[in-house]
Amino acid sequence: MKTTPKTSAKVTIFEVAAEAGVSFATVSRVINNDVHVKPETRQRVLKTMQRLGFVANRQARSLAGGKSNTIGLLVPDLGTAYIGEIIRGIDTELSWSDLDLILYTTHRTAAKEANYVANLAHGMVDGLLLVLPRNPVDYIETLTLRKFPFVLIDHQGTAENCPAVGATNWQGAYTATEYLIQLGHERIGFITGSMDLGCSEDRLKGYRSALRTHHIPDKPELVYEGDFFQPDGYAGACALLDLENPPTAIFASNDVMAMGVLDAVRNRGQRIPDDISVVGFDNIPQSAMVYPPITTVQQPLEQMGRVAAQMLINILKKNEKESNRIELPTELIVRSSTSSPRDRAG
Amino acid sequence: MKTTPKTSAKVTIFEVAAEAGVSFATVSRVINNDVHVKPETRQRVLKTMQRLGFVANRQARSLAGGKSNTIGLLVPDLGTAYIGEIIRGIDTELSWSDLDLILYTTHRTAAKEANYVANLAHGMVDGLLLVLPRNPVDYIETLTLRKFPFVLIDHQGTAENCPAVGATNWQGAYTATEYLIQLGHERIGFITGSMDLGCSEDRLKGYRSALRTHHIPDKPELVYEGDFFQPDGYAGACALLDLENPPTAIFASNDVMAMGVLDAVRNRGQRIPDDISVVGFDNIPQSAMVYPPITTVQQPLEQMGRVAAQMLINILKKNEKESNRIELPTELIVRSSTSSPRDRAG
DNA sequence: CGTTTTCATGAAAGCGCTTGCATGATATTT
DNA sequence: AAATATCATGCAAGCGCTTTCATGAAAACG
Repeated sequence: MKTTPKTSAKVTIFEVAAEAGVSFATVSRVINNDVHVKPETRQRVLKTMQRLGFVANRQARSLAGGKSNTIGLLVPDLGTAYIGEIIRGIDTELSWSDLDLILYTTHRTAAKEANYVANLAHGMVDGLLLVLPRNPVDYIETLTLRKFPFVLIDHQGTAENCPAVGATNWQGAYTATEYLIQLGHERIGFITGSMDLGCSEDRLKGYRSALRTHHIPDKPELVYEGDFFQPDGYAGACALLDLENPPTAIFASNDVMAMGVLDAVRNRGQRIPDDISVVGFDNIPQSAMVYPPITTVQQPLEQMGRVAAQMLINILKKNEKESNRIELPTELIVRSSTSSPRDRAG
Repeated sequence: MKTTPKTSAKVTIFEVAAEAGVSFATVSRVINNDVHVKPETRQRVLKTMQRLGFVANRQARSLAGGKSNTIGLLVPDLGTAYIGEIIRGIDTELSWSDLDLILYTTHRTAAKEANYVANLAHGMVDGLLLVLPRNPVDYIETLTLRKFPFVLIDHQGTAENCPAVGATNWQGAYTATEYLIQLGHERIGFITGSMDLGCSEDRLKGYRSALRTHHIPDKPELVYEGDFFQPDGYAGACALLDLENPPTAIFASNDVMAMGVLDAVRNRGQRIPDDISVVGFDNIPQSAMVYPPITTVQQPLEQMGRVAAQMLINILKKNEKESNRIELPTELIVRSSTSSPRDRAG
């Protein structure tokens, strides 16, 4: 007679205990891998659990144990591949642990973000992963004060001294700009990201530093303020190309805007890279698939997710604040959207 | 003196009750919008809660109330924009309710999927959203038996009679194929999706039906079995173009594979759409951004997510099984990867 | 004005589990 | 062999909340 593990009703540790002939406390110990259980007892209990199809009630465990075995992930939105890559990294890392992931979308609303953080930190999750936080100052202090574990992802904090993983934005922008300069470009347009984000600032600074290093004047009219969305890339390109002395290259602060630039340039009947070179940032998958494939600065997004998850898990385990900020290297990926400027004499 | 809502330690309903001068049961009633609370009492309690920065402990509520206010989302992976779009829809809909979202990735492992479902259904979540389920037969019966709320997304069930939202795959494939036929194509290659998924079968059938309607023989060598990933699109295109009498158009069962086809065709020095027309399926964002923009069958992914979430919420609310399967319409999006076949005499 | 109904509120019993403490049962020591 | 240390296990007190039932007060009734 085969005993089916039919989970018809709820099986509690009591039933398992009764079946296995031990007290429910022992069952609990087995669940929690407590050392103080005789191996053979453990085996017996485990088998019984299996046979009865027992699944521990997470809520109860959380309530009694004081932790939820769940971490919260707060993302601004889900519209872009950017976030997707990061989530993938986090998910990969989490799959090794027994932590669950609760996903929250702030829809880029600062108020909502702070609110979520407050609620989440209130016992719903054991730790928090904050992607591209909008107004972290509002709550980081509280979080730190309460020693609530969290890791910031892709946030160039205002020198806050808290766990974060980011990328070398400055370096990436510097390298890309320098690359354009070495190709012979001297008028290089720049489309910024959302300027309330630290990474946007860093990229802009990297761009400016490269110009300075190479003694190229930094003309303010060549910098257009965008917000990381495609339409702004389009608008930025139009604005830059409408200048009486337009740039020969445009460096967009992310790939999505770079695609907007591509569109704009094409719509104006100009060719890439012959007339205008274009560089993006992020290296999201489709940047390689558009035409022409975009030269871009790779941000190790998936890796950032992984590292952040690791950091958080470590903090959770050791119950102490981990090393502070980790910066993962960016890398220039040269593809077909860049070339030396055409002889402008023509 | 302003009382700061410092959430220094945990505030329980007891403290709120004491502060507000009521019993903790009343506080609970306020939290749960129980009718039996005098309006003025409710106000007083609400204010106290605010002042103290009270946040209800979800775990405790779940344990006591028997529901988690959380729904589980099971996705095969996070690598593609396909899933991202669906999640966006779900997220949007959920943001109106007070349900949380726990995300699980099965990494396309059937065993893991069944396992997750078993665990989740065990009180961790109130309902389940299953995207592109792999081997649902394994657990759907159990779920149905136990009346556990769930909705399948993009699953062409084996006539299971359960809540699901999908798209008119057959119709979409039929329309796209017919469109190619009307352009003058007679040899149309087809790259299938993962054949263990119902939608793949439906698309294949739609393709075949269109051929039949137009009295075009259905040559088996023109159908290549893929798995929805880009490399298979590439491989499929190579295989089809290597035929001694190659097709003049290739219809890939999703956009990602269509991009593989694009690559393959380009690498062979042929041009799209001049030499080969290419059609995809899904209309993921980047299908419009690659070169050339791909003609594709739009699947309303975001909407599918939204509708599925709505269905689940309804089931949860009414505590009864909702209408069964909902099919959202697909639509042919004509872009630049298709044209009439070149005069083959040349 | 006394009685019945209505209604806001309080008291208390859990929800399923973790964990510190107590208790026998072995194992170790001299 | 007696005394002590070690270990497996049981007991019971919560974790913070929901919810049923009981209760006293106010409202409605004759």
